[in-house]
Amino acid sequence: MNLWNKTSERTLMQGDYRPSIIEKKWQKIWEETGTYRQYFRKKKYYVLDMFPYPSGAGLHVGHPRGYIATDVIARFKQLEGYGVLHPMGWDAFGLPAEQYALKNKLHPSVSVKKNIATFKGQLAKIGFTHDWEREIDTTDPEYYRWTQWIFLQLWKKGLAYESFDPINWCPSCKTGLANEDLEQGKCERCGSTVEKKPLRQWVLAMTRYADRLLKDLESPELRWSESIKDQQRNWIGRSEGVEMVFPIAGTESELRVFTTRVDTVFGCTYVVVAPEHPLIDVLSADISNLEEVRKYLKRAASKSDLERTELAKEKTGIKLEGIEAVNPFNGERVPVYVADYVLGSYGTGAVMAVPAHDERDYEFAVRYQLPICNVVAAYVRMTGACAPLEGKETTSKDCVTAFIKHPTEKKYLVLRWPDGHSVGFVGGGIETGETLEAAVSREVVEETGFRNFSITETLLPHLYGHGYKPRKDVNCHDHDTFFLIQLNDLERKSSEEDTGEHAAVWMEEDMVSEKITLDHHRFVWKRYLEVQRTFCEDGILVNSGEFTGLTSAEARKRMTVWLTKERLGKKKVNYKMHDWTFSRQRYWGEPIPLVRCDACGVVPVPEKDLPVLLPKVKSYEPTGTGESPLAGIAKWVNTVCPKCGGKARRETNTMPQWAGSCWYYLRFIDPKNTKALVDKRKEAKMMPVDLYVGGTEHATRHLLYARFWHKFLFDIGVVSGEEPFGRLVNQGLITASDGRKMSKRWGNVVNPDEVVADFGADAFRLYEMFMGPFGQTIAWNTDGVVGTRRFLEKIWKLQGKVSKTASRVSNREMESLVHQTIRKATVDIEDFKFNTVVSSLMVLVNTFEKQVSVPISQYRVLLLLVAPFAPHIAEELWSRLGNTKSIFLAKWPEWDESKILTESVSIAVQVNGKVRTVLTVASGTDEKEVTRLALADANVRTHLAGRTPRKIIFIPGKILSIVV
RNA sequence: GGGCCAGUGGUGGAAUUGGUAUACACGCGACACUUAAAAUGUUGUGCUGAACAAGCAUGUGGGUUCGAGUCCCACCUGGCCCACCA
Repeated sequence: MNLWNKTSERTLMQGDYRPSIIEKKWQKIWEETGTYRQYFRKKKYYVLDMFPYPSGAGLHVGHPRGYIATDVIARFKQLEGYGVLHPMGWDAFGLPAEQYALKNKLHPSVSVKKNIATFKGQLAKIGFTHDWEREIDTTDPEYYRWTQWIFLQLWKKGLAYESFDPINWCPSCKTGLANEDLEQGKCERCGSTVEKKPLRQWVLAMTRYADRLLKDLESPELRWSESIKDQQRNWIGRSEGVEMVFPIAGTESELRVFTTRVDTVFGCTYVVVAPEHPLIDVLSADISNLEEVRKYLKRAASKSDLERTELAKEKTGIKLEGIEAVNPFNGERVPVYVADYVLGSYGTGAVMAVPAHDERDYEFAVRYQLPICNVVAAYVRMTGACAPLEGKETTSKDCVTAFIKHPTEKKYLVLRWPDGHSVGFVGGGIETGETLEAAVSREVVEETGFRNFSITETLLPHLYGHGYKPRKDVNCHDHDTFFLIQLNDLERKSSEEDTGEHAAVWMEEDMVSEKITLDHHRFVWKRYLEVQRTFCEDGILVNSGEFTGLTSAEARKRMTVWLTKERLGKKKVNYKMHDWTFSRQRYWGEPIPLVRCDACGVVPVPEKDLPVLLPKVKSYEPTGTGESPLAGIAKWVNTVCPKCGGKARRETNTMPQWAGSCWYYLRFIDPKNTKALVDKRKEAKMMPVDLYVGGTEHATRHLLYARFWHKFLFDIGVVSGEEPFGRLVNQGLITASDGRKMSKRWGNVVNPDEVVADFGADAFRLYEMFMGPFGQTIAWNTDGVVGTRRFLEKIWKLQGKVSKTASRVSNREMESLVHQTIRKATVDIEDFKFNTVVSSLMVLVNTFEKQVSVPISQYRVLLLLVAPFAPHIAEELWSRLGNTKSIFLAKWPEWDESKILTESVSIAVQVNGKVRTVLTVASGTDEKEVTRLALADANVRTHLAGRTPRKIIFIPGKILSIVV
């Protein structure tokens, strides 16, 4: 690298390409001219980066990857004639900023300013089109006044409410956290184990928007990756079920449980409540082992979430002696347990336990020796790869196969029937009083035409649920336990009844293991036997009173109707997502604009008095008491009630760090507006964001919160659309060359400033785009930058070959290549396939180099294509061609399909699947002619070795395949 | 434990979506220029071969196909997200 640096300096001395001079020159000119923006033109394009938190460490080479991509797009769209909005700002409130300030003994307002300056300096060197006139800093009172304003609107609509429920508390960060801020029960920031702490909190009723947040993910305007959408769906975690009542026998009390599987209710053998459940207190008089229960509760409470998750395999609980719950469906009395595997925060905090059909309940039941009652029978369905049947043409890929092993010999009977004709609901006969065995027999006969068999007992209990008992003695690695059906008359086949719809054939064991993927089926059985001792899928109801014989789905419907009619329950939708815990007990955040008056209660700060300024104080360490450090500032806290003028106290909690980023994209549109957070007309013109680029780590926080706020702003008429972000593209991580994340801690950070100093900003930008697919994680390698630098130098040197007189038609191949490259660049930039764009530009330049001269028109095209990636050199060369206006005021070139040469194509000739020669023929040459040429080819003739072709496949323009 | 994604030369990666695998770049070798080195240029570079002969090669094993990096099945490895959500 140093070597390169020296030599590049020498190159400068020779008057060659000098990024250090050129780039400074153009960066200055662009700054002065405002980079030719016209936002409110007819065609707008809003391209946005997830704005950074300006950390003290500054940028490393991984950060700009997304910014370079958006800059390429912004410049490309500008060349295409759009009015491009491409702003940048700082998300500077929050814990990281505060912790950084504490550590460096600075006030956060000071350190934030300092860090912003560092970031801005680093970004400036890379040559972005960011419009700094629209810069946003979330900690600027003129910005957070509107964050506070939005909070007030939420409060007014009842969407911000006070809660006293226990919340997630990080003892190290000394603040409450939202559910979204946890990672496996630990604080996402510091990794401390999070505790539950009862604390007064402001909470945003995000769950009220859950359905809309979920539904609008399907909108075609939301061009997001499926994986991000999935993460959001998962996070929202909607589940439909019923809430129903289990009365407590002999009391007035009742227990409400939520379940998605009412169909298994007849299998309920006990019920469980969470340790936090109020029922325990309500019924304390009836609980005979109250002492022990209390002890358990204490233990459960002191258990960290870590223990609750990591020791999940060891479920614990205790029976509430003296009380019993009544199953509303059959009047059966079942015991009530407290166990911490039931979450207090989800559903009703109580569940009906069906060990036969729920793995968690099963585990608990085994541990506490509770009965297991199976009420849902499986139906057999084995779908897998097609078994090749002797002498039969097999076309269907999805057909159903069953393997039955010969009891004494090494062979299998393979039963096969087409897809859609699975064995079906074995057990369907129960309704008519048929035995299960009879039902299975009937199905097999009907489906396979094979009559002489009996059913082994080994598997039946597992499959059909009668007298269900987990069988630990079954060794699933033993092939003999895989059979469902045993044939009695081994020599008979169903051939005479074989209509072609189904078939049975004997196969040798070797053949089976070699030719058929028995593994798959083995795997299925294994799941039944080992992993899934409980049957958790839908099936056919058995032992379920009047509901016996129904399918699970049908039973759920009818049972819900019954419950509703009997007033014992109703349909209910639950979400995993919680309401958003919105207050933090820290200093560095937006103050919540509410005051508490003894007389009037909670009163909003009038909008005209916004912003409520964060007081500037010397000491702002968190208290750890659950009170914000602001509470200690009497001068600030004590205020006057806006309503009655009496004594009042300010709310001292602050907003979480995610508040400011919930709406910043709106402020960029109208950053200086003092009347509204955004002018309605401008908003309607510029929204939604056309392209949003950032990392996947924001999938369930920023992107969910922002959508929630946007929908709310839509509801109160502030914005014109329901969704803020149209197309979302996620950039991949750039790791250090050792494969680890770049971090001070590892000492593997590469600063973009160094790379820019050594190779120039253009080479750096090109390399980041060239190194690999944009969405992929990739390791940084500074050695690779020389490649893009060389590429730029080649473009520079091409100046000497530019000919103003060279005729445009002088070289049709060149013309064709130029048009192909335009096409490739235009299409691939749109698809974020920047690496292949750069490759094709390199091909073009390499080809130009080999020419004696390059027509000026083609050189102009090259500069335009390169400009989004390497704007400085493009601008410089453009001006050297005599242009007086910026290259970014020029027009992106269009390609002409007719200029792309297609007269001759090369056709590969394969003999038995192997390429033996490549023919170059005029396009449109017909099969006959190509075949003739191919057969005349010496190499082809050698490989044909005199044999006559059995079959010839011809794909025009591509391939001729000869089969002998 | 569940879900999603990936695995191609010494390295980063291409491959028109089932049709000539390894484009482009790094690195490395040879040559030219040079007193010399660097830079630059020319050229070579998947592996086995003396070979522009012939094989063998896209994590492993099977399958479908005239033809598979691409489709199907199973397995192995790595990554990301979620994780007692009833």
